[in-house]
Amino acid sequence: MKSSKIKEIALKFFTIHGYEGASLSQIADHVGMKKQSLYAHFKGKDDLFLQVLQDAKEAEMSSKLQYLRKVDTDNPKADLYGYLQLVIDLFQQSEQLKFWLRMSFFPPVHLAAAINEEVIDIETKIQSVLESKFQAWIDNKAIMKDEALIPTLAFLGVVDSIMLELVYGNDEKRLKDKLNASWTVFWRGISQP
Amino acid sequence: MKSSKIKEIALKFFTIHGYEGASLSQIADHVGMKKQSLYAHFKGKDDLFLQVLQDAKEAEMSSKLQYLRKVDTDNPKADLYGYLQLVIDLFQQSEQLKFWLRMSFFPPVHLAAAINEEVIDIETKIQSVLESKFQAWIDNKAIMKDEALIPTLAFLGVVDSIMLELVYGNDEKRLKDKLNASWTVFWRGISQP
DNA sequence: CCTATATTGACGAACGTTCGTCAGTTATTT
DNA sequence: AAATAACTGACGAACGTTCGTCAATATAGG
Repeated sequence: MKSSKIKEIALKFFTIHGYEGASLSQIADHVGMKKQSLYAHFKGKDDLFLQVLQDAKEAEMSSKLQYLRKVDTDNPKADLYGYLQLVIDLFQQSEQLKFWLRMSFFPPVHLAAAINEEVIDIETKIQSVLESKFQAWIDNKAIMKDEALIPTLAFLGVVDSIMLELVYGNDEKRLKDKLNASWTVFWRGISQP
Repeated sequence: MKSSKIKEIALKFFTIHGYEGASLSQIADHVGMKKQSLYAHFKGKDDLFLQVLQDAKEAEMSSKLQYLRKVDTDNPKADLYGYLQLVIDLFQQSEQLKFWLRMSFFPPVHLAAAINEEVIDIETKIQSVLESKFQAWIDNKAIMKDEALIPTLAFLGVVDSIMLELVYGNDEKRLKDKLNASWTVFWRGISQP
């Protein structure tokens, strides 16, 4: 399918240059066609962008939810660390997560409302699943007794900080160090003494 | 000084729309002049941008270093939490930190090298000062014994996650919750048991 | 099976608009 | 009078978008 190829290239350009900085002629060039031909597949720049956004959202959400579905109530340490690894893998094997991160925090103004809706949607879903997992671990005495919201939000904070490090990107060692540091302190902070 | 006014407006537009999305005519409009008149104060768009960047860098660095200079070896809990509060205050009382964050992670490509140099500079300076503080707290047995790099990077991770929450912006309660959660777990993870 | 008819995808050309920039001129200030 | 800062006017280049057209493919009826 040709429109998949277009979206793939467009994803790269939107990620690197932002919405305003990505031009249809550049995208078309890399696809191997003229910018006018893009209009046979998409109504316009906004339409292309929003479809790329939808794809990225669905990819991220399904990956994360699929992982969380396999998480049981016994191994919080391995499962949480595995989630961080999943995020790192997703980031490095596709541009979709970086695109998603950029657009959720620095959206093009005229599409901010539509984007925000999707961000809220994915965020509440992930948080709610995660919070119930933490509650189960707490009930199971696998981690320290606490309000489930506390470790949930703290963990999401760790995820965010790791993603920022991934965006920054050009220092593999620093990523390992930061992951190790954040994870060590986080786990100490929620595990049974 | 009129060029300060221009930079102030430009900061807002660069922050909201990014480098490519911010136009000189819009900036000039809000200043109250024609875009061509901007050239009496700046060589061009790049020059304006880089001066705004310099100002933002110096403001952030001096604020943070000034705060850290007053930190002694006795009260890690209050001083670290105060640092997080400082970041929040900086974010809310000026756009410079948000601008800085956007440009360090999603720079305009043709200025990425120059921006990255500044980012590296400020980051290594802050980290080095912070690490020596953590070392002093460890020596002083004010926090758990550990390699100083671990709590340092973990703390910088907390700072990053709080800043992301600030960028996201439109939920004061969520900010308080996330700050509380991240801080609680972080402090548990580095304090003496 | 063959022909007529839609449908699709890509194209060159052009649209109006905006972009950043430069040159020359007027106005303001010291 | 000299200098600084704002103005007007114009520039080529690029932007997203629309148009009419042409080739290739898929669909239809006799």
